[in-house]
Amino acid sequence: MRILLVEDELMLADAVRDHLLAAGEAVDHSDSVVDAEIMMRGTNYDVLLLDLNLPDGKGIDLLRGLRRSGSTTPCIILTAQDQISDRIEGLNAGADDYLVKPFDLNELSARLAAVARRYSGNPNPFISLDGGVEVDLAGRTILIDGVQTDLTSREWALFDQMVRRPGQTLSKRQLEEALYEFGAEIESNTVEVYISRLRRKLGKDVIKTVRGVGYRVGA
Amino acid sequence: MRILLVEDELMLADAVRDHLLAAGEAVDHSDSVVDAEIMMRGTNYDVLLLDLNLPDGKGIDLLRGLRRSGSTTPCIILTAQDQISDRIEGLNAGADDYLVKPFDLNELSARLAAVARRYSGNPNPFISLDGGVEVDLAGRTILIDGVQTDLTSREWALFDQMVRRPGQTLSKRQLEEALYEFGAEIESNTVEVYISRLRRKLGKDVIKTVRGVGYRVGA
DNA sequence: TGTTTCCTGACAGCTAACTGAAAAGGCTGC
DNA sequence: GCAGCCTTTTCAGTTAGCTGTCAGGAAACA
Repeated sequence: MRILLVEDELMLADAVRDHLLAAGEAVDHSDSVVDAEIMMRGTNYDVLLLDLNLPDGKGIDLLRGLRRSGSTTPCIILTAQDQISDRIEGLNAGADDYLVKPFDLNELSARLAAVARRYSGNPNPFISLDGGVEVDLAGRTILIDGVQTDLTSREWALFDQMVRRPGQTLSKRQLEEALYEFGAEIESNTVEVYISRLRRKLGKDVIKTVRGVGYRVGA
Repeated sequence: MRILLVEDELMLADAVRDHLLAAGEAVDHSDSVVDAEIMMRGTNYDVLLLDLNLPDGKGIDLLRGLRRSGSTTPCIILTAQDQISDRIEGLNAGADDYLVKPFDLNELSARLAAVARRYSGNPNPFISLDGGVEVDLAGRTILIDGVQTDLTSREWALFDQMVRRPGQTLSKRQLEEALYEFGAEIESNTVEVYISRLRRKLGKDVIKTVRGVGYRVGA
């Protein structure tokens, strides 16, 4: 799942990002409304994690603008203990849930999962790939010839990126960023190893190698 | 069974929750319409226990909104002795039953069971799992190779959650919420211990571990 | 052919998960 | 109130599975 975290407290933001990355999610972080708007223009996020108290503008305006423009991207707002009015304002502005700081990171995961589950109510949550492989992105489930198969969190993080961009070749660099945080160095062949592991689970033909460029799923 | 109790009289709410928890139900409590709406967004409840006189908004509007959005979640309303009009209004708004305060807790259990039975209207109450395990959710009975086996209330609370969502992986956090109240902290490995006990009773393969995520029954 | 790129088996370190046992809490019958 | 029994919770030692790294080999390409 691709998550945009908008939060100006860097300590908190790092903790959240690390936790979600470890759980196999793809997290981008912005510490201001302006940057968040730019990032949302370039990427379709699955969930927005929004602090309501940001330095350069009220987070709530970001949410309002989003809803006004017709977006239904799920949004969980983060508020301080004593700001109950914010919370209600946020929900009225179109937030889906809220968390009161300080919050437990597992609690966050649970809420994210709940939000994702709710929104997975789209008509066709399963994406069909070659080789009898079906993928439910929101439910994090893979069926191979109808049999449910589990991926580890890293395997999923990688596969998720590719399935969301069918037919598009992703570089090892891009895939590495799904595994680790933005800007990490490639030091080993981790991606190759995970591609290999995924192929063992999913079958040889689901992931294609584009030599010298990267990997591709579908099309 | 997962029950949402919406009640602002805290003494009463505690008594009801304790009674139902002791009976192995999973109870979340909200004392306002706003919070109830949020909780319902995140969780699929099996029954709604709704006080009609709430501070921040009429409970009946919650129910109306629910029915308008197509939900068929069973709802039992709680009303004071003298508010007969409320009762009628409630039933018209889509409530399934009502209880007049003060009510007997066993009476409550009976009504809950009746409502649940009505809604679990599938002809064959037994759900078959792998390993010769059959489960009757309404009757709270488990047959292993045809032999009846008993679960303690906590064991049941946990197992019930999983059986109701076959094929879906539930996080420890979610399962913890089946055992305790909404928002409780994970302090120990209680869930792991109960999973271990359930496996001893039901066999190794009924409950699958999805490492780093949670547990799953079936599919 | 030689060179580059990619694949994959093996393995050590680490962390999540499992489980036996004991302590704590609760209920029942006397 | 007390004894005995069962359930619940906690703790700690062990086990199992995931991750990241490397190295040797295969495949692609020139």
